[in-house]
Amino acid sequence: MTNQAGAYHHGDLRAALLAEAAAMIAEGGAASVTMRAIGQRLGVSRAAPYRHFANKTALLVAVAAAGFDRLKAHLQTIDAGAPRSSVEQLRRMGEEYVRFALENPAHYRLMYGKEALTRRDLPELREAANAIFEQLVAVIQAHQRSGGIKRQDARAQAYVAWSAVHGLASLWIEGQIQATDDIDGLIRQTTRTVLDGMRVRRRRGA
Amino acid sequence: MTNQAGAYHHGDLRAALLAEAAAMIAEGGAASVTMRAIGQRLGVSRAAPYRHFANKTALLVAVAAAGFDRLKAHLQTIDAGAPRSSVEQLRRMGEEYVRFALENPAHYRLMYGKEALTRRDLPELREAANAIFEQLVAVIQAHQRSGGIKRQDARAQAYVAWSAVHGLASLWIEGQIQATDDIDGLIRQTTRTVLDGMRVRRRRGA
DNA sequence: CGAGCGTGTTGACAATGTCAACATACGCTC
DNA sequence: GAGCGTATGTTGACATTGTCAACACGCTCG
Repeated sequence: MTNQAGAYHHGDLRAALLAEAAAMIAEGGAASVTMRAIGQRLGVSRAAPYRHFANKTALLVAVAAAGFDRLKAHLQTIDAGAPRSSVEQLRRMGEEYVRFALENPAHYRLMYGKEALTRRDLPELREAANAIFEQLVAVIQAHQRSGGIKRQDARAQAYVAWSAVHGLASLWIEGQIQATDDIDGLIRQTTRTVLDGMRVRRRRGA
Repeated sequence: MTNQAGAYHHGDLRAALLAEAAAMIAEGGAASVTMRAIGQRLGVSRAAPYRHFANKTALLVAVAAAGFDRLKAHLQTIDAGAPRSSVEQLRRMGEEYVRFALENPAHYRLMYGKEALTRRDLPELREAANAIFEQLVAVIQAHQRSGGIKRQDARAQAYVAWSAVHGLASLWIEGQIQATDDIDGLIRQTTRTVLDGMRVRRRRGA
């Protein structure tokens, strides 16, 4: 029942499948992942993966869920290492969110593209995404208390912020944003604009 | 060479294919579109579509492009029928954008999900999307002149706005937004927040 | 040592995209 | 109106792929 070092051929096939699938996705997109190919690359037969995942969708869902976990961890490092008082923290989180997506385009696409994963509900995925969302909600609530952000429904505000960064990431990944444009500047402007819209106005409340 | 009324079996198969594919997408998602099924539904053989589209991807791209055209037309009606002076026009455009997406979820997903369409460049699609984008840029520029919106790079601002509405639509379509939430309110809040962030501040410029 | 289960393997099948060879019909020229 | 050529369809065939069933192997437990 090894699981440690000498995984592979015999050993921890399940983990190897996840890793290999992720690698293939990074290389050639989710479409390039075929049960046969993944088996071949790992030196097992085409049906071997079925001992660990009910079907291809299940495998991809697991890979996507792992992506959400990575993203969550990535964001948590920001959450920890920033001045809790300033809204700048929130901005940085948004920035890092987009950066993660741009660095793992195919994986990010898989995480959100239920189309490739049957249009079923996929509670596993929703839950993984939700964990990140709740984290965002918490940060927003903190800034509401400290007075940097309007005191409205924090969940709604979180959806707005999430929409902005997710939308930017998606548009970029799908090639809708001209490559010549300055993506870093665009990321900053996006996070800033949304935060400005969420900020408490000093004079004239709306 | 008919093209008018008595289209079908013989007649305007190309148009029939586009319509049928769109219908199938609306019913069962893009995944449910198969060359054989579409042929069957139209009473032609499986290979018939290949006389009009090089391959399945080409067909889907054409359907997606048609979707962009519909969306553009939809937005133009708003563009025309609103008070040009108020930023409210811009907000309404954003709202209608999201609404279109929510009303045509599978189609919208196809329009932006290049994954389903090979990860090739798809210039046809980019162009179609671009037409809408340029329209948005123009409206933003108009409001910059009238003083409602910060005078910055209008394209960048357009990307920010587009990101927000596209992100919201995507998250909703992919089921990431709890169905219990008030989507209409969320749409309003999203468009408002972003516009607030783009607006000229009366006192204290940032 | 033998039973049993976890893990892999091979064979087979159905669905699908796509091509090649073949059929047909409609428009245009004479 | 006859003949021909191109546009449009049809059928047969094949490769790829997901997936299942039947079978094989090997390690653990008694």
